[in-house]
Amino acid sequence: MLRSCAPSGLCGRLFRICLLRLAYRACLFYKGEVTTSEPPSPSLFSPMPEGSGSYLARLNPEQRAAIETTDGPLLVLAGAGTGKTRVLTTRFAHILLTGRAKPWQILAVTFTNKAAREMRERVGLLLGAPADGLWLGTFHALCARMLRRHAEYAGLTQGFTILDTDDQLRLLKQVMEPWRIDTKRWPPPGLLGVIQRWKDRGLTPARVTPAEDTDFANGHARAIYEAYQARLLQLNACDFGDLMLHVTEILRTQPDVLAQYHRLFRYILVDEYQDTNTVQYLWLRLLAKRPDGAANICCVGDDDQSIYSWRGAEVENILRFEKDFPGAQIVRLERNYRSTRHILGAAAGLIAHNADRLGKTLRSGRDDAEGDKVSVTGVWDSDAEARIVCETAESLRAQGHSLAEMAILVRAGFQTRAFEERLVQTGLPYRIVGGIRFYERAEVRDAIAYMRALTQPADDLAFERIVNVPKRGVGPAALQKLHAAARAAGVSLSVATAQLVENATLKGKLGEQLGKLMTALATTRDIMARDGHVVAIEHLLEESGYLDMWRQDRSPEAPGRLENLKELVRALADFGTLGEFLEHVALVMEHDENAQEARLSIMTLHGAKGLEFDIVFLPGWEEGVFPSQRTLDEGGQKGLEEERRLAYVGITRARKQALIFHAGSRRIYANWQPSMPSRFLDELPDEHITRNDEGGMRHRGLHSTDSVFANGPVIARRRRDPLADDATSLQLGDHVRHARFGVGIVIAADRHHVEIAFENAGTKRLLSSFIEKL
DNA sequence: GTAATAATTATTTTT
DNA sequence: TAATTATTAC
Repeated sequence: MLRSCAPSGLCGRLFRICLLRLAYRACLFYKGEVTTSEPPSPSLFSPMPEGSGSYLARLNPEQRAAIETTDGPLLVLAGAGTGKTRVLTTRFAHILLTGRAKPWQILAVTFTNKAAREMRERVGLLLGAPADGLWLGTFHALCARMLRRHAEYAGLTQGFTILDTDDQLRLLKQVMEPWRIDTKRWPPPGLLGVIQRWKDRGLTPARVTPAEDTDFANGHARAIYEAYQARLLQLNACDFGDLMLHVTEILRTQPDVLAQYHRLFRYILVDEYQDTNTVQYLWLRLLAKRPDGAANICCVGDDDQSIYSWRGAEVENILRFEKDFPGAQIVRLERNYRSTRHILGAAAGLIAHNADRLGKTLRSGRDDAEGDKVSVTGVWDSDAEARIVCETAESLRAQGHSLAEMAILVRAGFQTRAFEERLVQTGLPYRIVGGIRFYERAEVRDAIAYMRALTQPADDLAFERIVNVPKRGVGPAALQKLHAAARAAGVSLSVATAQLVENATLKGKLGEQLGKLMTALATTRDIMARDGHVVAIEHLLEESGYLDMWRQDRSPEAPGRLENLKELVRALADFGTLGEFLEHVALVMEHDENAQEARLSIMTLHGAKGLEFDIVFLPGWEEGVFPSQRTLDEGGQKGLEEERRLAYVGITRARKQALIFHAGSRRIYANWQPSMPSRFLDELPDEHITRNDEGGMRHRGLHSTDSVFANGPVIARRRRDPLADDATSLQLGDHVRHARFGVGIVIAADRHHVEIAFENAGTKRLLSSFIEKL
């Protein structure tokens, strides 16, 4: 994934690698036993007298309170741009520097690897030394670490594999077969979703009540879930949700394990608490609540930025904090140091429309200029929108703003296309953040499957993936045979295949090819023992014929794929062992790109959370797109509020300027659809916004034709001045013309839109400025 | 077992 | 529209 913000790519990377190695060594060192004794590396933290640290200087009183309230439960409600990360990292350092805990006695949890990395770097900076040997990481990374120690309680062994989404789905499809489910009506990805939601809620198959099992796959969902879990154990594998689920289940049922962690962790810090799901909440509560009732847990979050409910996040966790942890203190961080007053005012006015809030008001923490108002621009169609956004970006760059400080934030992926096309034409450097990530590319996954098959003989999924890539004549029929042999002998696919090759049961080309594959795997193991994993993997990819497959491929992508494989082998060298590398791949799924020139970023609003830019473009603020129709249909009022929070997140990403756009019609799939301005626009306080609806249309008018029925929206040339057609000039009963829908009569009108009964296009609600009066 | 053709279906995706 | 996926014919 491309992420621009790491200040020093190489440094951060080396740093992370060091930590990963350390974590891994720690794993081996502890192996199944949680110890509260000193870790191998001596620490250099000596206690300091209370409050004397210079690190506390230049904090505002609320931030200071959030840091110095060390004991007991604490909820820090941190609005956007109020210095949340600073509080979290300083609090971490404070606990260490005042001698309240040793580095390994603090559990610090984040959602993203990026946040974990940033926190580790900043804590290290505050301490003046690299922060090693910490329990600091994402929920999943920490759980993976715990689960490797206690794997046997979950029915796994220490070296279990973590499956990616691809494997999960393939596995589920296999497991579903005996049920003969109608996959048209009950698509496997849907069922996988159901299972994931169960896991999000901490429900093992045994904990799923029959009442919850009625809706999917004719009530077989729970049974399939159970079979799926059983199969995972056979493969010595777990999926992503299992990392949380297994550990939580162990903590629930193994009091001695829980007690070990209670002894270990004196303080718990949690970032982005509003995004926790139920298992994560249970996991935290189990670890935080000691037998004596004490709980030194500090959760930082913002209920107004909860945008992941569709992934199982429960805003209720943060809303309920005081009940969960009696005696909890609450600190509100409301002073924003990021954005101008108008941006804050617009965001505050918008979010005030939400009902379920803990209530927070962002105030400006800076005394500098008011800044520009948030601009709202109505344009003719989605093409015009892309054009104006790109032109604006270009002229802002000419005024001295770096493209690296600008971002286009869209609601959904399909919106990126129009911008991309336009940017290619314009020649502005851009990047799309959150596309296919390096480790998700087919060739990279294939190569990783080779590595998994190498290290994990039980990993049937990896073996299945590579057995016929490159083509070795193993089709469904041959695979069936291998499966049957494996089942009969009670061994894994690769072991069974090796046996069949050995005793020459497989004849002809098939036997020969598979023989070569098994030899390649065997020789690679020898080489790995002798020359290390990098040389070994090079050998494996070569001998298996995988590299040749791409070398012979004449498609235009092939050279790029080979390049990616080269890069993969290069990355391999950053890790001490193949196991470390595979853990990194499974958990981190990130890959550093070399630093490049300043680029304009295009990303989804979800992807922008936690980032900030000088200038933010917010296109597509139209009903149906944003708020998204689907969320509205599925989530009702709650869905609307989440969309509104997303809008709030979008606006508050901007430091200096937020530019909102909406188009009169938008091409969705094949055809043009009329679109109404988003209701969120009406919720922005007038005093903080400027409207400039004419911009795109005047421009467009020059190139348009007379035809009302032309392919694509056009403005009739007859129209002299778009500004003259103000909303106020339209009355009920007026005869009007719309470029796409022809002529009609106004049947309703308010400040911004009118409803028109068209002769040929039915009744539509439209923005009044797109209407021409006859 | 593969290649060509038909059919299907379109959010958000921290790990 | 366009990309992915299932089906069918070879």
